[in-house]
Formats: sequence, C-alpha cells, structure tokens
Amino acid sequence: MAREKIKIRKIANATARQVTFSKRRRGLFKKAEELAILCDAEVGLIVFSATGKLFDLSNTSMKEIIDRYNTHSKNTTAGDLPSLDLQLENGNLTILSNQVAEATRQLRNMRGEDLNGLTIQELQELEKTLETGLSRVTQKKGEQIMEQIKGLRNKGIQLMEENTKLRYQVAKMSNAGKQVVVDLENALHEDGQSSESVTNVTHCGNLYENEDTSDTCLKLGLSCSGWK
Amino acid sequence: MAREKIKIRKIANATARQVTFSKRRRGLFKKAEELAILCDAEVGLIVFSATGKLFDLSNTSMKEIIDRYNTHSKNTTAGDLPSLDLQLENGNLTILSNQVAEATRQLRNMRGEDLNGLTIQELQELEKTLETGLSRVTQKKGEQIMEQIKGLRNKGIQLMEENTKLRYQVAKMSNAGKQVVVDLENALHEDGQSSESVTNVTHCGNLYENEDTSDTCLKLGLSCSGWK
DNA sequence: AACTATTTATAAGA
DNA sequence: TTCTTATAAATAGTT
Repeated sequence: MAREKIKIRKIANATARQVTFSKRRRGLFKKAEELAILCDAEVGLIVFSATGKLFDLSNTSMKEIIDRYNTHSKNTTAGDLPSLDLQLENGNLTILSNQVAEATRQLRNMRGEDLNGLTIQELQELEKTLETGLSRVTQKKGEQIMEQIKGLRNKGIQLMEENTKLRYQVAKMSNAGKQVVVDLENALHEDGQSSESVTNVTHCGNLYENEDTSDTCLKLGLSCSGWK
Repeated sequence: MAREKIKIRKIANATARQVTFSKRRRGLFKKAEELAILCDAEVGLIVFSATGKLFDLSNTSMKEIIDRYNTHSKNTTAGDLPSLDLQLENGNLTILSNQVAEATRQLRNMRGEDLNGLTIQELQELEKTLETGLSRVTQKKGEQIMEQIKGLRNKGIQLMEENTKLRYQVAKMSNAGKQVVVDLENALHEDGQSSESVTNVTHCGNLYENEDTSDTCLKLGLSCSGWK
C-alpha cells in the first residue's frame, strides 16, 4: 500500500519481512484497539512472529476473552482451560445472570408488562422508544413486502415470456405434426375420415393465441400505494 | 479515515456504531490475515461484537494459538482435564450467554434495529407486539397521570379546608384583637381617632370571605379527557 | 450496498 | 531501526 502494490504472499527477503512485520503489526494492533473502543467490542489479538516472539492485545483481559471464546465455540472435552479462578467463572455467572434479568425486565416493560413501578418520566421514555421502534418495524415491513411483490412480478414476467416461447414451440410442433398426420392420412386412406384428426390438431394450435390462461400470476391484487 | 476525521471513542449512535463495526471488522481481519501470510506469523484474532456475536480468525488453529499463548505468557502447567464442575459451569455460561444474546437481539429488534434478517411474518409479529406494548404503556401513563392529578386535587382540597379554618381563626383573632384595640382605645383615649384602627381590622376580616385567592391549586389545566 | 472525499497505512528508499 | 514520501488502502459520511 505504498510506493508499489505488493502481492499478499510470504515476503522472500528475511530482513524485509521482519521490517514489514514490525510496521504492519503496529498498524494491526492500532486498528484492533480502535475497533474495540469505537464499536464497544471485546477484542483479543495474539500474534507470534516468525522468530517466536509474542505480541498480544485485549481491551478487557485475554483470559476472559479466551474463556468467552471457548464457551461460545462449544468447547467440548478439550482440556485447554487452565482452571485458575473459579471465582471469575462465578463472577461471569453473576454478571450474565444480571444481564439476563435486566434484559428480561426491559423486554417485559416493552411488551407493556410490569409497568406499575415506573414513574411518569420512565413511561414517557418507554412510549417514545416503542413509537420509534414501531415506526421502524412498520417501515421495514413495507419495504420487505414491496421487495417481495417486485420479485413476484419479475418472476411472473419471466414465466410469461417462457410461456410465450413454449406456446410458440407447441404451435410449431403441432403444425409439423398436423402436416405429418395429413401426409400419413393422405398416404394411407386418401378418403374423407382425416377431417377429425385435422380438427384436433387445429384446436391445439389455438392455445398459442389464447394468452389469458396463465396471466393471473401478474395480478397480485396488492396496490403499491397502500404501503408506507 | 474518510470524509471527516473521527475521534477514537465509543460511537454514540447505535446504528452508526453497528455499520462501523461491520466495516472495520472486515478491515481488521483482512489486515490480520495479510500479516500472517506476508510475515509468516501465527495470528489469532477474537472479536465479540457489542451484541455478543463472535468473530474469529487464525491461520493455524485457535486452540493451538491459545495453547501457545498460555504456555508463553504464564507457566500454567496445570493442563489437566476440565472437571465436571467446570463443564457444568461452562454449560451454564453457554446457556446464559445465549440468553443474553437472544434477549439483546429481541431488544434491538423492538427498538427497530437489525431488522434486515427478519421475514415479513416476523416483522408482522414484532409490529403487533410493539402496538400492544405501546398501547399498554400509553394507558398506564394516562392512569399514573390521572392518579397524580387526583392526588394533587385531594391535597388541594385539604389545603383549602385548612385555609378556611385558618382564615376563620384569623378572623376570630382579628375580631378579638379589634375588640381589644377598641377596648384599649376606648380605655386610653375615648376620642374619634380610633376609627382608623377599626377600618384596618375590618379589612383583615374581608380576607375570610374572598376565597378566590388560593383556589388556583385546583385549576391544574389538565382535562381528563385528553389522556387515553 | 455503492460512492467518494479524506484520512491512514505502508513499501521503498535514505 | 527510524524518517520520509509517494502511493495504495481503508473508511466516514452520504445517497
């Protein structure tokens, strides 16, 4: 990203590799820290250089992050946790329990339950939050529905075009078949009985011009202006 | 690093924070991978979003890197199997973590955030829930306000009654005082100058009958029908 | 999700 | 290693 663009593959020259490692490592750690701060994320970064030197970063504590990682990624029986502080585990449990309790309380409040303890101010805020949320949800629902309608319309148009082509093919084949039948009848009988067959074939040919049959897929009965 | 320079501190707006997280996370992971390849380093990166979602990267295996990290950073040779207790602990942690993540997701949804992944059905349900919740909250707010108004009214009535009694007492005492004054004046001067004092006292007595003065506490200016 | 004006990161050279 | 600088990348705000 500089004087020249480089390809992302192992740098051949050992010295250059070491220099680049130094520079990029600093850049990476800076970015990691910024992400943690800007976005309120929990970040853990461990780097071993080719020479075996360790560099690490975490906005909370590396142990905590590794624990959370192991927890999250379904650690089964793989014995890798140095079970140092059970107290910390318990602490995590307490913190998590409280988080669950608080989140549940908020959810209940938003559903309009357990409102008795709230002050008028709190109710007012809750009302505002709900109004905003409801407005966004309604908006999004409208968008999704419009998208789905658009998709269905397009599919309908495609199908219609396909149908047109197919009908054309059918008509073509019918005519060819009709000719064959006529030829056959002429060749075999040379009498008036061939007219029935001709009538049947002609009927098939009529399908090609009757486009109303599968046009209903475009009539969804939903006017766009109804959604806001 | 774009249209404007930003300060590295938690982004206040939740939506903007989420967008930035997405963008920068991708950038960070790309850089981490490049460092690993270019410089032949061993890299492990773990990120938990504010919403509890896990993102991770490692050019070898995360377990290996964590093992190496534990070995390198401390002398935690206690690499024995995780006890049944610990497994149970981790199980609880997993359950709780999931609960927190789920509750957080629901709360975000109810605030109208992260709606992109939802189906129309889900949006419909969410909308219904929000409408119900909003209606209950609004109702409760109205009730609370009515209660407060009622309380204030009652207090006002009490105060008015008290005022009435006090005014009565004052008037009584005034009259008594007036009598005393009259008596005194009669006793001391026995001339026409006592009329001024009489006028003053009479004026005080008038207050008793002028009830408009403290009646304002009942006029709260809130019509009951305005709250629903 | 795409765009773009800017800010950052960094490859090469000193 | 560090500094410089031209250029590649990343990204904040916008649409």
